[in-house]
Amino acid sequence: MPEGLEAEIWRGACEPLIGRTIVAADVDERVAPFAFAHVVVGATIGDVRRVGKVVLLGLLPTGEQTSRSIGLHFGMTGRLIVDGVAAIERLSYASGRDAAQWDRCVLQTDPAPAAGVGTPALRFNDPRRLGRVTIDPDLSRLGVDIFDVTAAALGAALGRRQIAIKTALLDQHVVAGLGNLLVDEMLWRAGLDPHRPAATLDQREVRRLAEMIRRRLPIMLRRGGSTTGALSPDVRSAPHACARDGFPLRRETIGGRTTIWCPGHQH
DNA sequence: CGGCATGTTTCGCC
DNA sequence: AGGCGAAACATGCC
Repeated sequence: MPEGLEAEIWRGACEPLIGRTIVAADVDERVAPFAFAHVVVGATIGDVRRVGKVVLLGLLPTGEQTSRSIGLHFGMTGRLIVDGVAAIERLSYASGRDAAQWDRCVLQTDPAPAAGVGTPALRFNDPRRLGRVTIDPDLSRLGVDIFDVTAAALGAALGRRQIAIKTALLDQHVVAGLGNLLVDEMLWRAGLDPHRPAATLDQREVRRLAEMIRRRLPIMLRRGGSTTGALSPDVRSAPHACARDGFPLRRETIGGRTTIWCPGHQH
């Protein structure tokens, strides 16, 4: 479920962790680097940031060690439970149980959560285990962040690429934080056919797309994330008419991902 | 049971 | 060399 909006919600949920010291880390070694626990235990969380779909817990420098950060990459099904509370419940695999067997990284802190010493400060829960917990993730090649998109940045990033605009927008080196749902939503809002080669968008269309991203993201963030658009999971999973013009929505695969779009107004 | 999934990386073919 | 699509990863849900 995690796209940039979910990461942003979880970033906010992690803010109470600032100033706490990690006293224990129980990690599934299949999703974390060697010696992860060794690196983070004893460190104090200094700040919490987000870049694209990644949540970053900044660690204050200790003694000989330079400052480091924990990167949380959620994959398809990762999610966070902070101080015993899941900031987002409206997720797949969240129906009913959030099984402890799917916990891939559990952090205990000092001070402990108000909920009690037995409650982990952070649980990285991921059934499919496509997510990753990293140390000092390389973010240097990511594109402009979703909340910083401008027409100029978007135009430059799309460049002369001939790949479908749908595929280009999913590339994190172009825009960091857009996922499959958000891309379909923004193309629907901007009235752009997802098959269009990226380079064929003229300036006016790039401006319109950037404007939709800039305007809709804060609204969807307030409403609860990537699932709150006109092309909600409910709309995506069964045949629906376009909410804008009544045209039957089309469902097809573009760039390997299921794409929902309206042939009536997306050109 | 078959198909599908809000993501990223890798492989192989132009 | 670089771009691109398919496959792989891993597991649960409908």
